[in-house]
Formats: sequence, C-alpha cells, structure tokens
Amino acid sequence: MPDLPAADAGLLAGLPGFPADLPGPQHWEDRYPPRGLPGGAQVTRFSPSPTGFLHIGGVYTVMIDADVARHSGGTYLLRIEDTDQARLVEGAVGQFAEAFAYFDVVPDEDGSNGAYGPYVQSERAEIYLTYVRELLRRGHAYPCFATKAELAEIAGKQRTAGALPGYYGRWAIWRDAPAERVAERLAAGEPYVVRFRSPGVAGARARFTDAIRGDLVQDDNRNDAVILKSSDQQPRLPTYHFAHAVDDHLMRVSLVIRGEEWLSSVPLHHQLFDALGFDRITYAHLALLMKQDGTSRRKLSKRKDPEASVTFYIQQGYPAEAVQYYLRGLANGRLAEVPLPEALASPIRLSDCGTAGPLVDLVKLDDISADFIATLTAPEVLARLAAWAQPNDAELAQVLDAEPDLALRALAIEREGTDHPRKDLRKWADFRTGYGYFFPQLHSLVTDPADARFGGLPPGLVRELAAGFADGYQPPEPGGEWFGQIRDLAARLGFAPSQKLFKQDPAAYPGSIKDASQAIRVLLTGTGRSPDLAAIAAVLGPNEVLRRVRGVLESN
RNA sequence: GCCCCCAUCGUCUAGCGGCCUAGGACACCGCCCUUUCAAGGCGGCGGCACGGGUUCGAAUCCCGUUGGGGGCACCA
Repeated sequence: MPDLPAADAGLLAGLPGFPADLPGPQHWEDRYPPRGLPGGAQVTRFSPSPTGFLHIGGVYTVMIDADVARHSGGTYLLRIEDTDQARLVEGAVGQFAEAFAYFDVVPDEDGSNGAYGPYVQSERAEIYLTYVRELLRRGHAYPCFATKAELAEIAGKQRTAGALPGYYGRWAIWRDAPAERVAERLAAGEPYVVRFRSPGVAGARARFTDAIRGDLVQDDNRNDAVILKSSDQQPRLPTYHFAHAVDDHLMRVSLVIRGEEWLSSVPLHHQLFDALGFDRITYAHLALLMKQDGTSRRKLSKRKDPEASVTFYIQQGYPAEAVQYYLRGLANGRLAEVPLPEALASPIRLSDCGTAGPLVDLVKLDDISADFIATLTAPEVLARLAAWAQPNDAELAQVLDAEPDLALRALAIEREGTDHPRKDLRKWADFRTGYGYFFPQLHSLVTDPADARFGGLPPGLVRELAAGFADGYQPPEPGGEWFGQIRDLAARLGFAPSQKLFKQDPAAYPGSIKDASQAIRVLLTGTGRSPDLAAIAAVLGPNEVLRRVRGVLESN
C-alpha cells in the first residue's frame, strides 16, 4: 500500500509524548522474530481485561484456544489487556490464574516464561508509540483535538440527519486540518488523541474468510478510529483495536479466536494491519453463550447472571472435567455424543463450531457432572472434595480432615461394588446436603415431630415410630435383616406393608411402609433422600442412631 | 437508523438434495425393578419459524418475511 503524504516532520518532532530516542519498528521486529514453528502449528492467545471475574465465555474461549494450539503443535499465550486503566479491578489477574488452574487451561506462555513479552499491555506503551509514530509519519494517522462535547454534537447532528454515526468524511473535523491549526493547538498544550486515517470509502465492501463462519462480506470501515488515547493520560495507551494489531503481530499469533461481538470490527482490523505493513491474521469468531430471559435470549451477563462468572462454578465445585466436557459439547456437538474421556482427548474443530449462540443449561451440566463423579472411587471423591473444600468451605475441610475414615465409609455406600453408583453428587457443594449428616458436627437433630420433612405424618405417629424403633433396636449385621425391624414396626403401627396395598385403600392406613421408612430416614439423616438406611446405620453406629431417633422424643 | 450474524423437539444437537413417516442426549411424564432413597431398564410427550421459488424429489439450495443476537466509544 502506497504511503500518503508524510506528516510535517517539524510537527511530528513537536508532538508531546513521543520520546526522541523511541526505537523504530525494525527494532521490535528484530526483538520478536517469527517463531519458526512447523507448518500448521497455531499460535493462539487469550486476552482478557482485568476488570473483574472471568466470564464463563472466557473459559469457553480459552479452552478452544488451548485445544487448537495443543493439537496443532503450537502455543497458547495469555496477554492481559489493561488499556482501560479506569476500569481495572485489583486482584483480577490473580483470579484469572486461579480459574485457569481450576479448569485446567493454564497458558503455555505468559509473562512468567515467554520470550514475546511484556504480556501486559500497560507495559508495552513504548512499542505502541513506535507504531503510532510510524503511522503518523506515513500519513496513516493524525492528531485529533476534538473534545467530548464536540464529538457529542457531531453524533447528535448525525442522528438528526440520519447519517451513519462515527468520525469519518466531513464529520472528521481534524482529518485534513491544516498544519498551522494543529501546531496552534499543540502550542496551547491542548490534549489530543491519535486517529487512524481510514482508507475506507463510502459504499466499499470488505471481504474476508472466518475460520468458523466461512466467507463474509460487510461494509468496509470508514471510521477514523482512535488508536492512541488522550495525551493527558498517563500512561498513554492505545485502544483495543490498535493494541490487537501490534501485539498479535509482534507476538506472532497466527489465529485469533474471539467472541462474535468482534465480527464487525474485522474490516477496521484489516485496515490497521495493512497500514502497519503486517500480514493479515486469521480470525475465528465464536457464537456467544446465551441466557434465557423471559421469552427471548440474551448474551450471558456477568452483572445479572451468577452463572456467567467462573466463580460460580468454582464455588459450587463443578469438577473441571465436567465443565470442560459440557463446554466442548457446546463448541462441537459431535463431542457431546461421545464418552467424556474421548471427548476431552478429541480435538475441537473450528469448522464444526456452531454459529448460533447456545443457551447455557445448568441442568445439563448437573447431569454431566453427576455422571462424571459417579465414575470416581470413594478415595478419589474424597481427595477432590477435600481439595475443593479447602478454599471454598473451611468448616467442611476441617471435618473431612478430622474424620477421613468416616468420610470414606460414607462415600463408599452404593459407590463401590456396584455397577450403578449413586448419582447424588453433581458438584462438591452438594456434599453437605447429601452426606453432611454422617458427621455429627454437620448434622442438626430433628426434634420436632411436626417437622414438614415428615411429610405430614401425625406428630403422635412420628413419636410412636421413633419410640418403637429405639426400643429393642438391633444394629445391622452382615447378612442380617436390619430393615425387618422397620417393616415389623410399621406393620404394628398400622402402616400398609406395600405401596400397592396402600393405594387400594388409602383410608385404611395412616400411610405405607414407604412413609414409615421415610420418617426413619428423616430422623437419621434430616433429609428425604439418602442411600440405603441399613448402610447408613452401619456407618453411624448404634449409639448415634439412637441419639438421632430419640431427638424427636425429648422435645416438649 | 445502518451493517453483520443466526434460525431442527422446552434445551444442546445429528442432518450438509433421496438413507428422515427427522435420529440422539438432557428435562418432563408413565411403567418395571425395589421392604426405604437413589441408581438402572423400558416406553411416552415433543421440532424442521413463515411464504415463495429451484428440483422428479428440500430440514438440506436460492429469494423474501418474521423472529432472535451482535456491532456502529479515548470499553474491551
């Protein structure tokens, strides 16, 4: 591309903010040479803004970045995009690192080990300045002194005139300003931004090929986008668009995988790459993760939707494998139809990525996660649970640490020695409700015979059940008929011996064996859902069983 | 306002002109198993947004409509 008339050399020399000893582009080109990776190897990057918790869509993107890089023999790098200094959130970078570790998508390359750094944009200010100056020199950029008020006024006029919003054509008031006027403003010390002099013309169309969506056409960019923020800011940083071009070129990224919201910026980005003399890069634009909102759907919002933030998944304790499996299935439907180990090992194909934004379905994730946890042995469950509890549930961590044998015995019930393990844990946070009652420290006695958990059984009957069960209680024995004592007791109190008989004549009984068993279950566990009662009684021991059953007898 | 993307059961999807009276998974419902909770087995409900073309033949290709989403910042 031929250069435009060069900017006035004197003017350029006088531009504040550009040090005299600023290196030229060749300096950076030499410092960050091409990577020399084998053909086909993809260098991908994930570049979050440290403005808060990582979005689950970020994990989705990272997972694809990491996968494509790994399976092509390339590299996935992490770059922190902190050009918006006003929105920085302290600790955000550390939280990213935790999330990457949790979901097993730790970058291959970042500030700790990469040769293409710094990997934080605010530390790359000098590099951007080099290229801004280069663009100014060659006439591809110019200083703009338009104030916020002037910009707002322009936008207002465009609205009433029905014109396209933006800074272009006759609305670009500084694009062709005479050198004297610019010098005048500079002399007065007025702040300015640097704008790209877009080569786009009215009516022109831009074509490109997206690695996911194929060939696309849209209006070419005409906007003289800001590339360097105001000279009254320190540090003086570029905007996303410009930093993207410079960084991804210099870091020798070969494939940019990003959300669909960037699709309409591609023409601008191509103009920028061209003006900078960089080879264009390949883009893959991912469909956005959505959320059902009333009758319509919208993009998952970190502000409104707790499940948009990775902290939700971490605090709830979804195993990384389950989340990965779910997300991979969303990316490539084919992977949702194969078993988890195979899905995690198979490469994600960009060409197979869906183009319509999927709804994030927590119920589906629950199912996947429960299936996954059911494949673990009791010791494996305990190890993972304890590791999760450590930072997420201190009390539970303490209890597990104090009573590992009890935890193991509880977890082994209907998990070991069976072809169909229980699927009562969907995430580690479920452990408290599903298994907490095994630990006296985590269990509160049920003392009210009228408690709603008894399902409406008359309080007197609940007491009779409890008293009868405690009286002459027989602890479970190997090969014994422990449940027989519940059956006999229920029969004595008039309960129907089967659900079938009860249904035939509901009026004749206070309930069925089912209701009687549930009452005992609630007494022992405080919940209506638990493994086999005999197994629980065996783990609890006779003293604890009796203490719990009698809880309902001692009140009043 | 302008530009772009998208459209198969409630949800995720298979389908890339005839294997489709549209297949699977989750959810839901029912039945079976079961002395109790689950798990498991079997079955059911339920969809190609609409209208035009093209074709011997369309969920599949084209056009339009409608609907949904995204973008048009000194936010990324």
